[in-house]
Amino acid sequence: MNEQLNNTASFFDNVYEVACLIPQGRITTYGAIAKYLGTAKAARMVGWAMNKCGTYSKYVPAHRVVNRNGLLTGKHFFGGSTTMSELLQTEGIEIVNDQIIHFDAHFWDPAKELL
DNA sequence: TGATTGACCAACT
DNA sequence: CAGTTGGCCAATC
Repeated sequence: MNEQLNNTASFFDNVYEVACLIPQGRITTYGAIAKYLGTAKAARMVGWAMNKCGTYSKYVPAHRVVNRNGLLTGKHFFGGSTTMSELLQTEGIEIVNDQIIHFDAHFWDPAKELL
């Protein structure tokens, strides 16, 4: 039950925590995380945090975070290969052309699931 | 230290 | 209907 995250943590840290809470086989969007944090307009910062996820002390399943269209916009940052897509497919998510199939079915909203 | 960019989203024209 | 701009916070040049 994560009602609230550490106040000491900034948007950046909160993004990491929420991203780590994403269950395997599920996906979420930058806007969903940002919205859960209280600022849907800060979706850009979510992606920024994912970029620096390697600097975080924990493992951040950035491959489970995609844009609101279900398109793997960040797969290019995974090494320019289909690493991101394969990771998601390994978790049971179908992906074609970097586009998540049944995106709506695999969508995981922290604001609803965590609540 | 100031200005720019960055895996986005939503509203406005 | 489609294109453009605004907005958010932090990191990099």
